Amino acid sequence: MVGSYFLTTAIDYVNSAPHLGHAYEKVLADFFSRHELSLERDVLFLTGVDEHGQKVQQSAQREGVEPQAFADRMSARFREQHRSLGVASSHFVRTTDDQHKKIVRDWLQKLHDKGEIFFQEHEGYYSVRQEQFVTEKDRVDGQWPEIFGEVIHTREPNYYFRLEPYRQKLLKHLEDHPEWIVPGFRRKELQSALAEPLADLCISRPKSRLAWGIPLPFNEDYVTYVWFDALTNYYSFASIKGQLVWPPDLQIIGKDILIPAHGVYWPIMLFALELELPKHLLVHGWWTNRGAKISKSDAKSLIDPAPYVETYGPDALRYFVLREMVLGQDADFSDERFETRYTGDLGKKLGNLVQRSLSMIGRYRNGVVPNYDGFHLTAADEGLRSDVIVEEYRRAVEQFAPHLALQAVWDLVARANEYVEENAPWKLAKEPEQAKRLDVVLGLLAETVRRLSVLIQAALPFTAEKIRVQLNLSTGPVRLEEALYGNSLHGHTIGKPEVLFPPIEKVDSGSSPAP
RNA sequence: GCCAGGGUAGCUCAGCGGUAGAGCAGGGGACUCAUAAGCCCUUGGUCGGGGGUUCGAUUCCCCCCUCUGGCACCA
Repeated sequence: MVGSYFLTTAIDYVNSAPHLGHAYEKVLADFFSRHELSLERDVLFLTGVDEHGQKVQQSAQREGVEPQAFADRMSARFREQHRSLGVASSHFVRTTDDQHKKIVRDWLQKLHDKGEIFFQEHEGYYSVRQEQFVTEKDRVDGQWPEIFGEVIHTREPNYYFRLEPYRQKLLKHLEDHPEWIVPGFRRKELQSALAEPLADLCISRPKSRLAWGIPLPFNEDYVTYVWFDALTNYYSFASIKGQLVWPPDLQIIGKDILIPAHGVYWPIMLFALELELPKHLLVHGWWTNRGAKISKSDAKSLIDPAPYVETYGPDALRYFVLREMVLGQDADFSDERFETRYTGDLGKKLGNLVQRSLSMIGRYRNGVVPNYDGFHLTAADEGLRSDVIVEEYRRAVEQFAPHLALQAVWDLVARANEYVEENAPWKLAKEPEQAKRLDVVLGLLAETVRRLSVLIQAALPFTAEKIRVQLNLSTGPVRLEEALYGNSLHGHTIGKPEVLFPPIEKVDSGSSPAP
């Protein structure tokens, strides 16, 4: 193994069902994870769910079940989404895991001992209906909005975590590590969020108000609230074969949780604990539904990827989200765009190339890849076997640009399809004196298909496997190095070609038109 | 209000000082190995508006309009 690579995704809150946004983030992480595996790194890939908190407690109550039972059921749904998409994490994190609870309590105790956490009485307005404190800012025209119900003036002592002492250090870190936040423009947003002094962060709730949480080690009448419960997960399971791995190389989050959670609270928690900060925080954008915003509260705007996976297969969805979204920016999801990618890029370009190449080898050479060692190669031959594409692919991935990486791969697909036309093997096959030429053409095509199976494995793992089966090659993960041109297939007998992306009539749409 | 990023072909976007590019969609063609696929050719834009710098601006500067984020403020 060539070193290790540790990456995480945000953990998803089990109060609502998994949707496209969740799926995208996990696919993205899985893509990077598989890429690192292909570089022979020891990969630790963490993803999972956030199970504590008020909303889960309320939802469970509403259904008359225990919070744990509710969390179990919802966690299973997220797990199922990962499975259906081929998201192969090293560990599925659950915040109700004892190992996690122990770490959370250790951290809290440590920070309490250091004086970073203190006890203070808070006086303010409290919404009974929302079960939370509200501020003057929440008022609309001097009145408390209806959603808060009755608002009372009350006082409640709680535990607070000091942020301000580390603000300058964090600013300095931002300055010294321009690569920390990806893409770069998010960095400036964080910088401006750190321009003003930071208020202490309330990290507890009395058990009387919130029972579904992890009790504070220094006061069992309280549970910790949100941040120490959720963010800590990245550390709780950070080990490979029993060895602590720290810090993460890559943490993938959505743009909604950069400020303040992962850009302020999280690094300051790590500073206070004297732990290193993650090397990269990758901040992705959001999907829109046919141009309309997707909002958690509007069920109609949510896109469930399941029907698409069901109809088109997991790789189709993986390809779409990775190819269509410029990392960091928002992108639009619609049936039309999805079908265009599926039918065009996957079916007609890649699928057809594999099909026609293998079928011609079967038809003209009895399924045996010709050996063309020492034969004359044309400029077009040289172009097709070039390794430049592998370098382009790798560079794009390193720059966190999966869409460019895939574009590079599809450039090779296009070049191969052109190559078939230019050389018209069906014509060569009719002329016995062209046998050597046909050997070169078919041999190169077989080699190209083989190389493509390697280049797509991080993005389209299922398809990569299928192609390797059709080539009658070993299955399972392959080193990226194998994407370089070689002659490993000379004399090799391939299997039967099968359609990779069959035409689909119609999908039962999960994305509803914008109103 | 402040900060950042956009506004380029019907759609999604690239280009960012030298008289406009890609993919998809639209039109035409030759071929037949292949998923009626693929390949070749092609229609299409006063590059948000105005002003300036320059021999020359989509590309640099200023102003305005508009969209998207982030932050702040008021209620």
